[in-house]
Amino acid sequence: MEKTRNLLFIPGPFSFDHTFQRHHRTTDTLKTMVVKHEENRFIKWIHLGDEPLLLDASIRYEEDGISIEMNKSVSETKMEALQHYLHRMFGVGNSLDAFYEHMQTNKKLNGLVEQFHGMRVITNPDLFETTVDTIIGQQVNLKFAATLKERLVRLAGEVKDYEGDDLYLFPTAEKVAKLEYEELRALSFSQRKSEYIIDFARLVANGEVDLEALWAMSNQEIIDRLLPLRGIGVWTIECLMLFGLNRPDVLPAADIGLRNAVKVLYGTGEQPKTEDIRLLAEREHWNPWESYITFYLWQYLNTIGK
DNA sequence: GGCCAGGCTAGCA
DNA sequence: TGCTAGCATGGC
Repeated sequence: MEKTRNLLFIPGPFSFDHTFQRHHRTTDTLKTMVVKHEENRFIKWIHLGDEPLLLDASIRYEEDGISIEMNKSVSETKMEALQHYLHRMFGVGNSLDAFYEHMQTNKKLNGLVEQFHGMRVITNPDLFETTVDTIIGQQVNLKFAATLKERLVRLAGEVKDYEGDDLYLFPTAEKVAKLEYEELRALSFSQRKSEYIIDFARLVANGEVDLEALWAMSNQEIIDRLLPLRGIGVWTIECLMLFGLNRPDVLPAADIGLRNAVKVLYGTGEQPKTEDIRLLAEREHWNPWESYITFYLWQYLNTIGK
């Protein structure tokens, strides 16, 4: 397999295992991506321009950072778009060095920073998928959410075998827009959730919602733009900014996972309320790294098996 | 069987 | 503006 060229350089510390260990909301039988830890390699199908592309890339450790390189040749015309995609996926603008420096004075959280040293936040820059994924995850447990997502993908997306694993390609907004509510109802989606997802897909497909434009907006502008849409609340937008847009400074204060993590790590006894999380973040000066702190806390929760 | 799950809306004061 | 019942279903 011929390696073409470096696609991207990312300065700062990096841990492949910690970065790629994060729990993805897919089932055992349907994978977001195949991760080969022994090769520092990851493989996933992505929408790039008009047609799907198999992203098969490896991380190479450099003296002062990492570089990402493709394991199969990519046409010149796709190269720029691919770099753009990876830039977004890895949140290259977020400096891990700056984050760690910011955390030095926080004794409680600095332990997590050391435990998961080198964990970058990688996201899914396909904002339609990220949004729908998040809507599916509203108010249901992660396992059931993963089951629902798999059913949607098998209904409207594509499943491609990759060396024995099922890798999927999430349906485009255009495809979901053509579904009827009853089709999702039949897959155990609630009536409301079916409406939220299909209606959102129709807005994206007909151009009323321009997801690409979100990248250039401030956090507040994004909230103002999306909150009026039915089925999209503050938590969902925060998840979009966390899991899609790779914003470093989002605090999902109402999130049940974050509240549980704080409960365990800080030993607060009972589950802290949304307002408690806000006060804590303010007192400890989490800004402008609320997202990163949240991901480290989620990771902490995963490792202790909650 | 009962409570909870990485919430949101509509309706009411 | 702020509160809350109701939603709907699976996991444990």
